[in-house]
Amino acid sequence: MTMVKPGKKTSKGRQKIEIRRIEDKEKRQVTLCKRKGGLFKKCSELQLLCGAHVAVAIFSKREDHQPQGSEAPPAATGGRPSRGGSVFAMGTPSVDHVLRRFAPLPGDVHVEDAGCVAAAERAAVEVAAREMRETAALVDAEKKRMEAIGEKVVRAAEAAGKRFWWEADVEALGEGELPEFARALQRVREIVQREAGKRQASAPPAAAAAPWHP
Amino acid sequence: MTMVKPGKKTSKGRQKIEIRRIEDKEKRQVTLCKRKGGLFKKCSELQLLCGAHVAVAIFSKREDHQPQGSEAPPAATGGRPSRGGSVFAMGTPSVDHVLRRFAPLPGDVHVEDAGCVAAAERAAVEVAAREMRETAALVDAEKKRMEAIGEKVVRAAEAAGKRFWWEADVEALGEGELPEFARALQRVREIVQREAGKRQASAPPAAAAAPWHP
DNA sequence: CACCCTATTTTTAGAAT
DNA sequence: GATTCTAAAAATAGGGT
Repeated sequence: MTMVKPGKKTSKGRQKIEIRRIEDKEKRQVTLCKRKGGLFKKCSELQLLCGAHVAVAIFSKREDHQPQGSEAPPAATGGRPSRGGSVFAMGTPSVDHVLRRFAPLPGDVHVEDAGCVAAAERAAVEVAAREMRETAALVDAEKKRMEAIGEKVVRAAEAAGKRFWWEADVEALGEGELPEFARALQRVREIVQREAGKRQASAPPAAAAAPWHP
Repeated sequence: MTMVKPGKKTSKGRQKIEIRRIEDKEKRQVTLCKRKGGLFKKCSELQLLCGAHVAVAIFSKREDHQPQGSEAPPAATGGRPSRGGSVFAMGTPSVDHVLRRFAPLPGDVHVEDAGCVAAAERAAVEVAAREMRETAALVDAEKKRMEAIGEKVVRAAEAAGKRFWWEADVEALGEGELPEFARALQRVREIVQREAGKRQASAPPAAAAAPWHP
């Protein structure tokens, strides 16, 4: 145990950092993870506080772990998708995020944060959570499923042979790509619905569409 | 000047608030404005730090605050847009945000933060900033134009007669709506491009497409 | 209405688990 | 890799201009 001396504080506290690419891959991953959570939280808060509709999508492109520095390979189209380290989110917050939020706490569901989720989605999540409480393995399966879905979206977008629409920014972006992405999203939704339906069929409703109240 | 006594602190500081709908309409608007900015900043930071692709869209629908529960009025198409409190964002961060970021500092451009913007967009912004340095009135005009664009998007989406795609969430969402929204976005982009082109025609390139490097 | 100001609340970098 | 802990950095509620 490389423990610090009792009584001695264990941290240097938050350090100031420059807002530029974090070269250390590991650190970068940790930061992404942390800030992603923070971002989702902000979004849900914004929706709750102001009643605004918020949508976020974060895609962490799978990059070949090069020691550091240049990122030569522009072989986007030709590159094999393999396992794109994709983070995917939609709604407020994302289904994935909600699931992850519920997964670690089997019995105790923090309803306070669930209010931001659409009723239907919340119902699905609660049902899922209920099952999770009984079968831990199921949690893992569900996670994997979500990851797979996210990857599928990325693959679909790549299949369009172009960058994602927001990436194109001011460049000329054909109208063709977006519908493509739309279809991918639609597919995701269908899958989610189907899964939710399966669960719902075998498990009790569990506060299906009750409006959230404090 | 209802100024406080010299030496006396002027603020109670940040107060803790519950994350629930802010009933006071005015306060709600202020909060939306503030947090929107914060959210955009977070997004751009996430992109810069972790190289992730982030897209956000915030829509504050102009709503008659109904007590609660049902949302009957489907009179979206019939409803007069007037000044729909529309917030619109795309890319990382939004064009509007970028403009607002540059506007207040005419001469001094913080390039460190500009790195997150796509090269082309950045070019447009820089050109705009250059003009701003000379004509303050132009800044105001540009802002107004951006607002108009945002409103136009909302109007277009409303014209589709449906909710926005992320709003539908788990509900059945036809594939028709999304392309509709796509078109709206496309239109926005075209407008932005056109405006940028106009400026570019009358002003020097200013680091047009140079890839950003630290 | 968009910014300033400031006291607090939140978020989170770093290190360890 | 995700999570926890600590303390410093950021964000921001309230109020003013």
